[in-house]
Amino acid sequence: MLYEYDRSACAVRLAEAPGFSVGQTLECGQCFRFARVSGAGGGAAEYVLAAYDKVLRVRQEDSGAVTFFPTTPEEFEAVWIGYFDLAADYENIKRVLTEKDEWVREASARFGGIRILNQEPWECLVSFILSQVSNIPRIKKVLGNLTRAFGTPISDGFHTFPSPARLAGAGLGELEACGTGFRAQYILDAAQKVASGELRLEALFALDAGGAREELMKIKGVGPKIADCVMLFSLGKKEVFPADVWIKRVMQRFYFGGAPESIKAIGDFAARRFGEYAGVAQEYLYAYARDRQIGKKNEA
DNA sequence: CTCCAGGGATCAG
DNA sequence: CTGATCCATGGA
Repeated sequence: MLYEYDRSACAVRLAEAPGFSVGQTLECGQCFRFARVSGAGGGAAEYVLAAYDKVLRVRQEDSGAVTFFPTTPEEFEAVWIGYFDLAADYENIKRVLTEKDEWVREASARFGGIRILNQEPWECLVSFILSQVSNIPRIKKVLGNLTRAFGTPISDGFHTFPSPARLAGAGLGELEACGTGFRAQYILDAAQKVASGELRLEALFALDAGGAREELMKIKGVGPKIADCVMLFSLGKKEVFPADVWIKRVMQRFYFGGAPESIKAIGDFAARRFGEYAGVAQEYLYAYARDRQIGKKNEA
């Protein structure tokens, strides 16, 4: 990874970042604790985000150059290269995926700047438990409420993500007061299982996708879709293909002639068709489907 | 007012 | 095993 460090500005700069769009990566619905600071109407885009008990600003110029601050070379290498998946070869991933699939080619032409983040498993798990029958603005709001209530302040109004023990010690009522709704009991069950050591998230890295999914689904409120999101967005398992309502709609449209198919049938189809990088294909297709509102009445 | 939201648990067939 | 219903809540 080739980068420059500006010591006075505490900033790491990538003069070139081909295939990396900060905006697409943060705003494609894989993470929730960030805000756009500027660049809404063109020009350099700047974001501020919280992860790994830190707050980071990321600025991307029109040229594609990216600046990360405040950070150090040591922290950049230890945390942020991994977080943004900067060491992975997305040129190759896209080549493999688009070689024989024209829909992924079209979707990646528009959203090929997305990189699959490597988030902290615990935060990712809670985030996607909250995602069920919800929407992105609301997930962001509730996560903000949870971190304000149970985390500790860092900077810029962000807080650390509360530990499993901290949430396990909260009452159902306290969790519901954050706007979790019926998901409060699910978060509590996850917190108790992780805090007690009954479920060791770090051990899931070493398992294959089938084994990790089985472990994650022991949590009440975690089914195949949420388990797949946790595996893709925090456990580095790019072969999983989280199938939600958007993916169902876009896959039915593109690959099944518009005929209704079960989520399971769609997952099986995607695994065969997209193989080891199915999760990356999923993100391109998901972003594409939402952008065009595929299957909705206001579809573009 | 109704409808819907990055699903999953539960219960019927 | 597959399909219908309910879940708590805010925004459109």
